[in-house]
Amino acid sequence: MISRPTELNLLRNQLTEFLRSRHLRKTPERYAILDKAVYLSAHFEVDKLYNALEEEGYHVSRATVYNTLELLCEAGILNRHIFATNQARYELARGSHLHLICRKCGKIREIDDPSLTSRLLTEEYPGFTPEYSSSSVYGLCDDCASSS
Amino acid sequence: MISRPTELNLLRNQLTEFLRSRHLRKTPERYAILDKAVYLSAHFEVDKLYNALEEEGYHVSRATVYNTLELLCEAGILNRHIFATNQARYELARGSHLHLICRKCGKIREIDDPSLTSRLLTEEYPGFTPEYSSSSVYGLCDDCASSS
DNA sequence: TTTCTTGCAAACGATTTGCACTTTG
DNA sequence: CAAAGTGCAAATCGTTTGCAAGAAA
Repeated sequence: MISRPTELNLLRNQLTEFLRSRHLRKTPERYAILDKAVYLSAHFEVDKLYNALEEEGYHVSRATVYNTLELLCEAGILNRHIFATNQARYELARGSHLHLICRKCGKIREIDDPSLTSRLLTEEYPGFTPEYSSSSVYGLCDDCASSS
Repeated sequence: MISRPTELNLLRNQLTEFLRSRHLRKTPERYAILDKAVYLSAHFEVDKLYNALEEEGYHVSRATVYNTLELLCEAGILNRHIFATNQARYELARGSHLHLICRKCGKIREIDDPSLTSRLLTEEYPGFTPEYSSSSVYGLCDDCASSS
């Protein structure tokens, strides 16, 4: 089990290394957004991260948030997904989740399933280099099932 | 192997049954959209279906297309997915695809994998009733891998 | 000082919504 | 006829873009 502060440091270093390798700049905004992404962990939408930063009095423009999240994907730190809603969600790249998505209310529950992930990523796909995977099971949560 | 005309008839009947059970109306638009969805089969976006109808001189408003596609999902005939782009895609419900998605150019390749689908759907999920599933492997297609 | 980043606001694009007009049952 | 469905255009909302001003290197 990796403790949170150490994990954050690892990811900061990963970002630093990535920025160096691409000759990109180490701006405070990029580290602030990384920190908050780790803090939110699990899944989060862009606005959730944006608002979390605002609440603690740290202002960054939405454009920067969008740019930086894309950068963190490039760096292999985050993965980007879109589920039922038209809203991107990000998660830390090492997560191996299966998503249970209610097609009525859009609620998403995450389930850890490393064996599924490894099955998907160790397969050979001619002409395609896999990086990460995502599985979703759509259906009805109990709340929505009973109210319909 | 089910021949196409028969399959279409089965789905038309399924729609008719669904409409009857909910006391909804059997409009020509609904059947036209179903026909075109079956014809496009595999994955298609809303605009692809809309344009296909326009091209053959059959005009329906976009609103109706959106409404009807949602209806067809309710009827269990189509499934709705959103992948990398912010654009919904629909596929016939019986498909059991694994999607290889290039995170650079967004191209999607489909692979049949019934065993994966059945593994996901036969599992027990407390508090959740599964209906259909979708798995995606993100990475780089050869074109994008070589140009970066 | 050069070039990359940021912030802001305007632009975009897919989807949704409101409402008058049609059509089905 | 009454209720449901359609078409159209305007409204939404997440995301992207253009550009001037600010800050890494």
